[in-house]
Amino acid sequence: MTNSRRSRSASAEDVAKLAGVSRASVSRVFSDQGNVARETREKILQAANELGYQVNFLAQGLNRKRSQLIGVVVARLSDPFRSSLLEGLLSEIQRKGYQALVTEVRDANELEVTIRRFTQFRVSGVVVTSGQPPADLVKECVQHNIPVVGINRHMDIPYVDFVCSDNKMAALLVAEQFVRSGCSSIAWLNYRESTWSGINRGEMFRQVMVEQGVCDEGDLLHVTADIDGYEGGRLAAHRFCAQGKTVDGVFCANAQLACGFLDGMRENGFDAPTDFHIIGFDNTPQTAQYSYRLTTIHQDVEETAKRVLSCLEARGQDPHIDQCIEEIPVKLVIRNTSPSF
Amino acid sequence: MTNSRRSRSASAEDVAKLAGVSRASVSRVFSDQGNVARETREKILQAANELGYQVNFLAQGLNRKRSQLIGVVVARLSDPFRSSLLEGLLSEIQRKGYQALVTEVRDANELEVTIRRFTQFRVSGVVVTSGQPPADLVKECVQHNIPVVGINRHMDIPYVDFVCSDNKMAALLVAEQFVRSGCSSIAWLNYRESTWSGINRGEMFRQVMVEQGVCDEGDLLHVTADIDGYEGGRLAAHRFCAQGKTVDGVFCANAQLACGFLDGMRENGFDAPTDFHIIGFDNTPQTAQYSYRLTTIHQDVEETAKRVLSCLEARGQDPHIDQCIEEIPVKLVIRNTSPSF
DNA sequence: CAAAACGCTGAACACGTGTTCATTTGTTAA
DNA sequence: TTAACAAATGAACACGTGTTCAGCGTTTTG
Repeated sequence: MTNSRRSRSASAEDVAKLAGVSRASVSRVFSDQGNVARETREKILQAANELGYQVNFLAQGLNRKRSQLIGVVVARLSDPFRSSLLEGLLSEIQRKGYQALVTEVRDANELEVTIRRFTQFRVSGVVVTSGQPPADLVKECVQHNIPVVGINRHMDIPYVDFVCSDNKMAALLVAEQFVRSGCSSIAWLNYRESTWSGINRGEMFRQVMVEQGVCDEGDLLHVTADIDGYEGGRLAAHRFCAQGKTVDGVFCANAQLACGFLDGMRENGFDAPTDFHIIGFDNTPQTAQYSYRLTTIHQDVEETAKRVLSCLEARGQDPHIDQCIEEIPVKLVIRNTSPSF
Repeated sequence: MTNSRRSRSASAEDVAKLAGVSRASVSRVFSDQGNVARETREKILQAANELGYQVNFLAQGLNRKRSQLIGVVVARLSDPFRSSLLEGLLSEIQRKGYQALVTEVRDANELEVTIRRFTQFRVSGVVVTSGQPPADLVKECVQHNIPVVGINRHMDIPYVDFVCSDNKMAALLVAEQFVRSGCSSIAWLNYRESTWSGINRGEMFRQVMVEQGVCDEGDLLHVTADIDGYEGGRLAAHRFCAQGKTVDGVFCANAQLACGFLDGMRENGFDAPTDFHIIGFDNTPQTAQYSYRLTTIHQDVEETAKRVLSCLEARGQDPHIDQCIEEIPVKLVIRNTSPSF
């Protein structure tokens, strides 16, 4: 098949020579632009096939001043929700014909150099799944016409779009569920140094509880975990029990905390749903398992990813449209820890 | 700071003009190659800083015929071990100054077009964490001097390196642990259509059990799950109990299966370690949690990632060195389901 | 002191594409 | 038959780098 012994890969020049046409026509065929006669197209395609020709994306990007790459900033993939979000983004990015440039970032400082690297690759867009995009850097992106989208966070940065699960809707669903099942003493569990979305979820929940008349102002019990994740939730439960407190219903900022809190309570002799109800955020696989059967708020990762990409493409088209803030509806998945009736 | 009103980003040409030198010297400074006088270097750096100059990686890659990208093929990130492996790879890739081009792949067909895309970006290397690299495509990579490394798999493809956890060592550790705790009736649990590494782990285990005289040839009980993951393990346990079988010790091909099997046995009234012992593969966060406290084989993700990159760089240097196959030592993490004594 | 060596610099080329512009060819309308 | 027009094509330029080569001034060497 490939009978060129050179290890160097074939260029459009080579294809043109073999097909007996000009390089411009080859380019026209592969970039699907401009007119080219049926006959010529076929000759070119056959020559390309014979030589195993593939467009050089670096040269293409250099010329177009834009690569078909999309930069994705992630953090803490050990959190199952994070990794499922990344999975959804990857899937949608590939479906749209882009390639994902993924970087893991630990502190805000790293985020800055990361985004800068993205610009050096002339990415078509940047997706920030965690952390706050530094305002001045974003301005730089806007200047280079690079769209930036943040996930699960709202901020007032001009020309930067945000896609976020509907935390107010989640709060409503949970409040209704608690009321329906007769819970009266209700707590909110969150990590001390929570993310923006964690804090927002708590704020929305407090607000709804007051609106629904379940709690008085400032009456919602806050339980704070000193470390994040499963162990944080577990230790919080232990301290909670040691202080002799009790609750009817607990709403948790994420699934890890919820699982940990439930296990912590179990270690102290309390179980759900017999002794109390508990609802978590992020419908991770673990929450569905036999040991937990946790009632949770489900975030629609696929829809989120879709909206993210449509935002990117819209702003790639016209960089100066108004800031777009999308709220993605959530679902309440009812399992054992806060059952149907 | 940036007083150029053009949205176009500054090029080396602009820097050279501002610093009053030639563009070649600018290139020399930023590629850290060749000699350049201290004084000139400082002038250039200051001008670059003033213009916010950043090297264009597309142009750089085009010229060097190699980008500082590394293609990573992943699959099923919902498996916590997979995502932790990706996390380790990302971390090491960035530490070495590369950028990760991540693609999720579902079937072998996708893998082919994916790797082809990687070559179009002139990546410095390809890491395949899942699936079997198609031989002819790999040949193409070799021809273009693109190193390919596979993880948790061995194959006899010339010029392709493999990094794999030491499954024989894992089998030995588990066998010893079972013997030490007096287990005599032992089973191996795996998914029916398991991955290469799953199959290899089972084969090594069987081999070691015979060598150690624990089982006779063909005597090791195989339990197969019809679906993968947690639910597969759980259903396998139900069927196992329904058939009235019993065991002392169970070794599982991965953590998800192990958790599922344990929960399935519990639903049938059997628990570990009182009624039987169980050991899993992949020391995922979940296995450490209160509800499981699973004894597992721990794979050293960081070390794996390090070896992967050193393989890539070695073969990038000289494409024709012998195939390198690395076995990464594993550890036995002892918890409740197969306790110390 | 002449010659050789060395450090530094700029001009010019190559990398592989997309795109513009002028030119040629083939078709339709007047 | 001619003019007008649309479709197809190739030459040439631009994108932003790395690198080679020759030239220059300065220092070392014999």
